Amino acid sequence: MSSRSTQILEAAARVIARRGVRGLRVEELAAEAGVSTALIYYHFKDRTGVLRQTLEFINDRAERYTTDRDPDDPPLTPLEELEETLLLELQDTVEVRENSSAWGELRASAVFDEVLREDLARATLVWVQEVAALLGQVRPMVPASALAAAAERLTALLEGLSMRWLSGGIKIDHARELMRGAVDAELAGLERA
Amino acid sequence: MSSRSTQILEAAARVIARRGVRGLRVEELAAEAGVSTALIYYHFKDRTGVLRQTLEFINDRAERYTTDRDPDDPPLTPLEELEETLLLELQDTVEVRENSSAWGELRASAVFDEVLREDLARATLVWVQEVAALLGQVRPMVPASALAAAAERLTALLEGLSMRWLSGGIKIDHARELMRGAVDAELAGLERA
DNA sequence: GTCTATATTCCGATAGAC
DNA sequence: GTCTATCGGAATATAGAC
Repeated sequence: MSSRSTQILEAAARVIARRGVRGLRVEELAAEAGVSTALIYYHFKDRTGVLRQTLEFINDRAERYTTDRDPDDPPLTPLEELEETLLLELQDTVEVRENSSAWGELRASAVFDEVLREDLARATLVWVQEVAALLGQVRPMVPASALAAAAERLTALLEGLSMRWLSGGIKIDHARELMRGAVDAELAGLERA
Repeated sequence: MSSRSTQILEAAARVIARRGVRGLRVEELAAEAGVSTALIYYHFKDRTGVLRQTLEFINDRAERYTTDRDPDDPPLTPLEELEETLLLELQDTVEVRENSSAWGELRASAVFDEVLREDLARATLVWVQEVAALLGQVRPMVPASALAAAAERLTALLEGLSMRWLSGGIKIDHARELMRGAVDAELAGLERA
């Protein structure tokens, strides 16, 4: 991948965070990247090509910040690791904002666009299973089906809270607090089973 | 409001459910409503005017089906009433689908559009307070702040589950089951406080 | 109030020079 | 590889008759 392409993809991530997937205009992208529109069509086949590669680009970035951990390690308890993982998606940084906006757009677009659904389902499954595994470490004696259900709820809630945060309904600190409360509530629920 | 306007707004709700807010084309709306495009510009100032009034229209409709209850009444327990209220938004009917799609679109659009945020915040607040009140009937001795937090989580989760349902990630019955589980978990959480 | 044109604007995409 | 210039289609919006 040429550095020009990377430059354009970084600009695309910013434009998508500002205007949404469906609000991205090639001309605005060109201005943001400081290049001509023609150059974008030279490096990417068409507007859809830009979108696909940008979503991929953003996804890679998200995996990176999700897994980067511990320069020198104070080992986390399972509960801390679970909360950490969930709360990583609720931070007011440029990167998380861009990724969450793009994820929300992807989810919302998929409602009206069959083509996106498969990618979305796959990514969601991975995410749910990761959370279920972490829950299993906190509550070792709970059946897998109950863990899976709790994980689905926590991740769905995370998406809901992200949207409220991004759409200005709640502040980020409040979102984080609510998320921690949900973990507590779910763990209380699992305990009773 | 003239019956023509109503007819156009009903058509707009259907088109939005099919294509999304940002996918609504005035020409397609005209065809769906069985009128000319010019008539739409006559009744509504412009495309944005159509959108604003349609969102309002959909909001009113949602309140109607949320509050319609009990032809002859077997009185519900507080818990039943709570679950009923939440599960009303997770039904595979044309009306709920249209309203949920439009709501999701409104939420997603608001991320990139300041203008929509105020309406959204107001509607969300009403909704959260309603759920908090119902929770208070199930758990009378719990402080209001804890009830409010639980209500915010349940409604945010509902939005998250709706999106997964509408985007094909989960089936409606599974969504309902998860929602019931969340109510149980939240009540367990409130019990411990 | 409603329709049939049609004007206007916007935007994705390409041609061709350098 | 990159730009300037422009085309062509699609969508919003309006003019004017009925």
